[in-house]
Amino acid sequence: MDLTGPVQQVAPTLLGALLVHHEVVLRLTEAEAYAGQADPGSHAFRGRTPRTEIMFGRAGLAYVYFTYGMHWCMNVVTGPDGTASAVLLRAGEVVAGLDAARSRRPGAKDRDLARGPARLTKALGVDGSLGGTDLLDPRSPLRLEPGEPVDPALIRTGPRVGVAGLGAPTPWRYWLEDEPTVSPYRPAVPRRRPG
DNA sequence: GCCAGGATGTTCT
DNA sequence: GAACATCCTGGCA
Repeated sequence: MDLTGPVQQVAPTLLGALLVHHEVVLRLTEAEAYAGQADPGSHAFRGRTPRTEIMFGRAGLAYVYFTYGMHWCMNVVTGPDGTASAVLLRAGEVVAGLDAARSRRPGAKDRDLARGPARLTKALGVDGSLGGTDLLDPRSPLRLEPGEPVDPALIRTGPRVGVAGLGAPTPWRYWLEDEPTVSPYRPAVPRRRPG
């Protein structure tokens, strides 16, 4: 698994990959690119701070941050080292460890267990203490592994979710078509009345 | 099904 | 002091 290329090339390759945390295994179905200091939507845009320190590190590290006072979100650092690019893991399908994931998200339907970036970390049991984990180290409790290859025709792209400003023409968000686990918060499906 | 509003605390200005 | 890469609940249809 090579994460050292430009983030927009790496992001779609994460689709179908497996994210493993102890007994829970997730097949990634949705990811979002953040292109380092050049990207106004990226946490790294304003430069290096204690919080974003990890993003400036090596490709393959986990960047985990806390937001809205109650949610954790997880990124994979990518790109040439020092570019501070990362991919936000937005959604996945739980393929192993269902019992553990269900117990962390009581009441959620299976398809909703990891449907959204904060739900994903909760279902996996990931929090800030795992920030900086080397996801490519087979000995890490939290790691990334290759999955079954996905049909490239199923990969869709679109604008980012929840990020204000700049509707740049770059495709930022990647997901697998026909996957019920993809996050529902899509501006690409604007409420619009027929006629 | 859809939409509006509140929770809650870290980070940066 | 404001913003924030979100999610859940409760209202209405």
